[in-house]
Amino acid sequence: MPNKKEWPKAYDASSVEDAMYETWEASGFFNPDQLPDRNQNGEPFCIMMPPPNVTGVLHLGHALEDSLMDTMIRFQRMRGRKALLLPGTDHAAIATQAKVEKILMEQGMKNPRQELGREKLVEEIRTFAEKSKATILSQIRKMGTSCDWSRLAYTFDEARSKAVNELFVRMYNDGLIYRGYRVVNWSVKGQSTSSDDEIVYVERPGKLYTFKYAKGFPMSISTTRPETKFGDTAVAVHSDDARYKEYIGKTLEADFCGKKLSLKIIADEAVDPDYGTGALGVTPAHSMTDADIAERHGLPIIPVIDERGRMMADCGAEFADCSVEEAREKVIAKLRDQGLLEHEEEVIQNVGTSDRYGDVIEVIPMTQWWLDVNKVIPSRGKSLRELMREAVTIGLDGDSSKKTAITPDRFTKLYLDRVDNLRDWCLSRQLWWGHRIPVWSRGEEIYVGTEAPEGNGWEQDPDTLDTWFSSGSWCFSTLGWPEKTEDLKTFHPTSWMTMGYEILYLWLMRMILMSAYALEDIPFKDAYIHGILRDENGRKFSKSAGTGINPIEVIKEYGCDALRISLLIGITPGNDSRYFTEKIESGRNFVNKLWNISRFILMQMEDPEQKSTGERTLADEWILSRLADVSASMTAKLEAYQFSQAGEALRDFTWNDLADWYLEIAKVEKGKAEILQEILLTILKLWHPFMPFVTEYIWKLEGSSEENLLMVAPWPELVNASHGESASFETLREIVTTMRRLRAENHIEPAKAVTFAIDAELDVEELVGDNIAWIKRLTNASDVEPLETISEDWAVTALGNTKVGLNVAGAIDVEKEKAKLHSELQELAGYIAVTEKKLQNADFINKAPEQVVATMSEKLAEAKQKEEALQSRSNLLT
RNA sequence: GGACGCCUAGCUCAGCUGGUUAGAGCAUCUCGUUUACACCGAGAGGGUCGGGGGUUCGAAUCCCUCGGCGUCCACCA
Repeated sequence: MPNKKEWPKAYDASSVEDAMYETWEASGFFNPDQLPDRNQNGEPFCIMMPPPNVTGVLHLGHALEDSLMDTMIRFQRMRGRKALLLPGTDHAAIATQAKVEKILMEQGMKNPRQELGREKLVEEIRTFAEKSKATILSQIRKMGTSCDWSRLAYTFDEARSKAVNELFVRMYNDGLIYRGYRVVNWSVKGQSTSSDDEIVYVERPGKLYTFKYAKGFPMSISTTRPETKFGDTAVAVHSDDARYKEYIGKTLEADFCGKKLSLKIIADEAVDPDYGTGALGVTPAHSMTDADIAERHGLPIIPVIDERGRMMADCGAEFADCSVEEAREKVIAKLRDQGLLEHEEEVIQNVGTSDRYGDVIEVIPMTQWWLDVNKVIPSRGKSLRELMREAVTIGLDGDSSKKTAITPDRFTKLYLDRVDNLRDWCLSRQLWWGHRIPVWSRGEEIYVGTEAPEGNGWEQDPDTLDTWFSSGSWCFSTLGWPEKTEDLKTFHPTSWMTMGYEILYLWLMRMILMSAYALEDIPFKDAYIHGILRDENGRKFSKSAGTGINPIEVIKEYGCDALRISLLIGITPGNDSRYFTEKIESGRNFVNKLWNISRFILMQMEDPEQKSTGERTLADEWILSRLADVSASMTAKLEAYQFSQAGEALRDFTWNDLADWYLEIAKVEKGKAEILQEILLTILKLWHPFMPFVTEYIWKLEGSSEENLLMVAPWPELVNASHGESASFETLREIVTTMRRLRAENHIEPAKAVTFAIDAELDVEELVGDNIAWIKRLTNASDVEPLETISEDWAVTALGNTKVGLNVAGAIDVEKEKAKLHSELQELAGYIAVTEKKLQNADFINKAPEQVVATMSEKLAEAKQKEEALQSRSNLLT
């Protein structure tokens, strides 16, 4: 333990943090089962860490999320909860495979899948993932995250794989999972399906062509994808459209660029009669909306584009094997030659692209595994969609204790809109990095089970599951499901979850779906949605643009606490925030301020003069009452997830009230060792969730509770025992500020001792009393006397009904003083006029609450007194 | 096309269910090395709360409308 006076003047985070984290970890308190009895007996509180993808390293967005989670879990731990923050990572199937394939191709490989084969490529990916995972886990430690490493999970580890298989099998047995031939989003480059949520729409110029399928065809159609028209099986029109009414129900034949089409004319409300020709060529195989129409009308699906993104043979020799772009040009040329092309128009179209592989998504029909969101679950009597709805509205099965609250609430509506528009979920991916689908086949036989079947000749489905299938089960697979574990009983549903709004659809919905299905419960009681952390220009941080920032670099320079506090202060739920170096600096400055406050207090405690007398001064009563208020408001704000407001309130107290006022007073009044210690210990506790390292370190140096770490110290529950002393103190504080202002305005150097005076009409003696010593010190006054006469020797101002004077001994600039008084008086007059008018308004008097009227009357009286004081001063100067 | 968010001091943002003369941090200006801290202290300036209407005794806050910025969804083919 260093001598307190030898503490460095500036806090050096880098020499503290790593060792401190080791101390915490060694204490076992990260593990709820090893917490002190107080917590063991407390109510469980559990947060599942959103598992970062093992595709790279953590960025500042993760740092924000970690700060939120850790602040919450430390707060709850100190409050005596049996607190668990469970860490983990996500194998991120498609993202990781795409990333590794990209790296391999950059290294010169043409087709990694072909060249390496399944086993070797998976091995490459695993190596990459493990390396990335190790980096991520060390970053999480650097952030000070107090998570239970003994429960570390990975979406692709054995236990989680078991849960995934179990879920699949149960859903299959319930008839929710089926194999079906339907249109999917297909990435040609990735050679895999993609979920609706992983498509990024990009605006790009395209052409809208209007033409007839063939000569003599009764109607024209418009499309940006003429090459797909080989697959048309119908023309849809609106039922009210007079132009086409006579054709509805008929089937027309057409020779489209050499291929015979049989087109049924159907009426569908989805068709907008005012768009284009009002007739829509329906291509069930290569358009999502057309597939929906086709399903409604029982139309056949005729694919014309294959998995390589090339035209199929039955489009004719001329087109077979062409890429879609080539085919498009050829079709248009042909239509033009035949005089069928009527119109070309430049349009901006929204094209879906794969967010992982980057290529344009083709819609093609394939046989895949699907999760039915509409089918009634036999044992539940309702569908997954209904359960997803209930979970955020009335609670599952109407049980309000099984309801997830989303903060801020507006995201509930977005969620529900999406639930209503949900399609069946395509589960299978033609990737190798991921959970293999637990289905085996042998000839015509099919076996679905958690383990491979007995016997020879069985072959497992080569496809893997969508990565969100495993992350959807995160909240319970991490607790040991499907085993009926103690953890599951204790911690599920989890208490709180945080995530960015960008994965609301991807993840939150699926977690709710999975928990509702597997456990008949919600995954968490509260979801706190945070915004995206952007760069200083409001742009997204981007790794490819090189604007990404590694939190470790920031921590190295400023310390983890500085990073945490600056990420948390200034944010509001669901809204984006910006990252500025200035914010981190001001965080660092505050950490240092706290360090020096502590250093000062500890020095004072060694000072014999500070030995407690047992008596309390006005300042003591004030600061203790403020401390109680602030600690209560911290509790309330953290309970309401108002991280920023909690931090700001405590910072105001620490810096303004404590450091700038009370500690300065303590230099004069003395006898404060006990109170100073109480305050220090309390603010260390209150700050700990936000700034765990520096607070724990000071706690240790302070040394009064050596047997316990601050991280498990009880959260302050203070009661404000003041009897209105605070108001008197606030008055004195304002008087001191006013005195300082007079000094500054009159350009009297701080070093020069002066005489101040306070309005004699007040009982100055009673007000000031014993406080005279610190008032003199804080204003550097040699004397404070009653203000008897306002002679020209005095610069005077008024504070409410109190006049405050500074003896400038004739050195007053009369003209300047008059000008200043004049402007002050003018401002006052305006206020008085407005307020008087309000108070004369009968409606106001009658309708406004008494309290409001009373306050306003008081304010008016004060303003009038102030006006009088200033006026008399002004008169004197004339 | 639909939905949502934002527009408050030079900058970044707080301001909950309407009620003191609208706040903070940073920046700016003036002064200051008083031994906890210059990663500091004292003081000051700075806003008709995007425009316009309305409701109300009272609106940054509620309603309508217009404008700008942003995001998500749907894709009219």
